[in-house]
Amino acid sequence: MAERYDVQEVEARWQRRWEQEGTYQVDLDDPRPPSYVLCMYPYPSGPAHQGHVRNYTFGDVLVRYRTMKGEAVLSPFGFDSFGLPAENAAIKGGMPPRAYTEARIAELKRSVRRLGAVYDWRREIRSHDPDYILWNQVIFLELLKAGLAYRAEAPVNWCPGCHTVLANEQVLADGTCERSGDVVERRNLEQWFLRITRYADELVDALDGLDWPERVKTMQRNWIGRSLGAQFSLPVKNRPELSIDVFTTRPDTAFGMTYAVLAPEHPLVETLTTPEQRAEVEELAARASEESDIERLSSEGSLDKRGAFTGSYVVNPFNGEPIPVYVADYVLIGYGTGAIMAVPAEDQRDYDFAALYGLPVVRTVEPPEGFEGGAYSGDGPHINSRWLNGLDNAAAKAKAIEWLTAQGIGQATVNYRLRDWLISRQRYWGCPIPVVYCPTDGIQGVARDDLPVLLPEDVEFRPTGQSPLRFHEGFLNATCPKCGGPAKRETDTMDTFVDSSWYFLRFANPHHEDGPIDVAAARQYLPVDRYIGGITHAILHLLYARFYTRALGDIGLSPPEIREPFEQLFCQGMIRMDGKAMSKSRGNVVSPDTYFDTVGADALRLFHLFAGPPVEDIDWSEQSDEIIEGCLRFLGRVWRLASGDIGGEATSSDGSPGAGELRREVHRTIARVTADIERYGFNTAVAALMELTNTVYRHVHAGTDGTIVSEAIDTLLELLAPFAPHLAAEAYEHRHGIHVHTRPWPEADPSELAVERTTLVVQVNGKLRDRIEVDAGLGEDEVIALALASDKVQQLLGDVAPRRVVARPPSLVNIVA
RNA sequence: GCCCGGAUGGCGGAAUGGUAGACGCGGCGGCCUCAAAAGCCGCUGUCUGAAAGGGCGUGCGGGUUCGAGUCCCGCUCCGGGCACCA
Repeated sequence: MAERYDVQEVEARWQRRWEQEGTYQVDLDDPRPPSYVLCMYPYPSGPAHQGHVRNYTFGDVLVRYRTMKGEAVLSPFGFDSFGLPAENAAIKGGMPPRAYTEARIAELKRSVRRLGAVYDWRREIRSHDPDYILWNQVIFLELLKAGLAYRAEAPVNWCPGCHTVLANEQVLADGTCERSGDVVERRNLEQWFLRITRYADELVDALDGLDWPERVKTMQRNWIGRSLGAQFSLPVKNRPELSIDVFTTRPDTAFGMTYAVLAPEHPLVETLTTPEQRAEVEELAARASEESDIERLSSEGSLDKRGAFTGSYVVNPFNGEPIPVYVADYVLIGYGTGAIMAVPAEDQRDYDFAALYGLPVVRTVEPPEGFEGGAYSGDGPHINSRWLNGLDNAAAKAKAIEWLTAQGIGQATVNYRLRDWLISRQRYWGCPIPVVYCPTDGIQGVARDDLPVLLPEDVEFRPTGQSPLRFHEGFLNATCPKCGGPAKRETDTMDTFVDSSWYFLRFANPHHEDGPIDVAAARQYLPVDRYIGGITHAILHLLYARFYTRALGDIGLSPPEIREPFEQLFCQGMIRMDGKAMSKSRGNVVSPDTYFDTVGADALRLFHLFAGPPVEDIDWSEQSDEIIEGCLRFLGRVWRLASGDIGGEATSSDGSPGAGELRREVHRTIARVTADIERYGFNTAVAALMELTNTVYRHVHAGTDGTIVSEAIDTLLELLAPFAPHLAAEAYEHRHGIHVHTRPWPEADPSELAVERTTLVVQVNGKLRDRIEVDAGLGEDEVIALALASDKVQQLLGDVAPRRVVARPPSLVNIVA
């Protein structure tokens, strides 16, 4: 059997077998306990890159491990196949989007198969398939019925590069498009929104219970940005019919309010600006509207010329004092009420503004002794605040809100940074929004029988960037489902994040015909036990999916008790090269296919598993190829062991001294590898397997009992099966004619884990001075006696009696002299 | 500015408060071979020493402890997130 290992032949053969034998197919009547391991479904951009390989290798280890553990592991795969690149390719004169996308899917699928990652391909989902479009549209119409989808005019983000509007989540902090890098413009447009804000509280509260990386949870918390405060009105002086509503998180500081500020876009600006101030205010408003978000949001630069007095005054209801009303661009129309009470003493922005415009500063919270600087936003006793004096921040806040409520001028209010999710995209290659506009009946959802609304294929892509749907007569002209008269079809398509917000629910039964989600199947497999993907989706996809899961449950399309889609989330580190992310545009990709053709999938998998902790980023360097060679060398060592190529002269029999030691090492490795897999410690799991391999080699050379060696090799192959599945399967089949991936996961025998002999470390004053091989069962007195008797200790101590001896039997004694 | 994460040999990295550097890469040496490759075996933190041994050593400075890479306080540097959100 000591034959050469033909990587290409063996890997291809096992990949076929796993699929043909349905090793990783699960069904609804599967008697094994269900579990669900999922990697984020990819946008198909061609053959897999190293990031995919890393992702799918991690997922595959878990799928194979849990299968050997006896679970029915749902392991589906799909493609997030709508999206801009396909359409851009068409505009550049390439293939039509469908053909282009399907060609990319075929390429990606091929490399995923060559990686040896196993999926139940019967469940494949592609978001551009008519079936998926149908259910996407059904869901949309149900959301519309439930009031969770609506159309409204709002200031939106327009990306000139992508020729479409974007969700807030798709605009980076510097005001550029996350996809194209263009500076995003603000436009007032009528668009479709999903009411994610209705779930804001639940989305933020439920984060606490999730087994997710803390930083992802923090990012979501920040994004939702819940703040608790109060809203109340400031009556305009001498104009009893007018008042300004303001939102504040610090109603306790209201006695220090020395002016009020309106956002330049605030509707009352026009009314409140006096003729003398008009020119100045209008100039400011004009400049603010022209400025990009980058400039507008920048905290850099002076506040000079960024504010203007309206000429009007409002009355501070707390003390009856009149205060001036300003307009300033640092107040945003989209947050709170678009107007604020300004308290310079306790808010740094207000302080800076006040300093510039010569406005008074009245402290209402006593700063601590020696406090220097402008605004003090910390806690402290209230001053200059009449009936709030002496109270701390929290008590004063509660009392202020109570007073506002009693006066009937305000109440406690919660504000969120989170906005509703804008899903309209002015692009072709996406799921059509299934509504028509009727001159008599207005917005009408397309009738169920007319779904799905599919994309016409006889379209012309224009370099203007305008969606071809807008010029396609056959698509545009529809009939109103209510009156039967002519109507115009919606030409916008959905954000592709809509597609990815529920695919994991569909996977439970992707062929279900009575609705988007098979409720019973979803109950069986969801939530996803292990969700694996990149940190890049920390907000976008992962927040939308949490929202959708809840919304679908609440409108009766999915099990309402499933609130969270992903019980545990694991975010793998990125692969970098020269400090930058590997990407096609940077031209620094190292194609996995090259490795499949040479060293094989197992060696590349091992590299990704072994190179470092899965959460950390890894650098692809010159050393990477050498490490891959090392992984290949390790696989060769295992293969030669398993095929009986080395040693072989099993000299001693059962009683050989090495046998017990080897067996203990095997069980120790079982325990280590199992624990490491559970905590995503794949790098140390592989290291443990390498150690065991080295140990077995030593025992073979030492002539340890062949039966024990053989057992050790079998266990080694079983433990290796999730990591290097092809080689493990091939070797195991050669030895036993059994498919290793159908074997139960080995269990560590606790009695084998108990060691008999151990090394007693002897320290003097905390420094290592001697090591003594001892019986592991020794007690405190015995190890101390041994330690004190040590020659080295005797020499060091001389005549001095130890002042203290600390013993941790059986492994350590520290003598304090 | 605020909030996280990190810093360990030539390199990637291991280490429930208890032998720092597992495992691997690279390097050095040996065996095998006509030779090479492959393979197998061994050495490899640093200084000192012929050796035995000893000194030093986990970004920097303090502290807690019998004992600190690990815990606490104060810094430096790197990476990431948030940042006019009232």
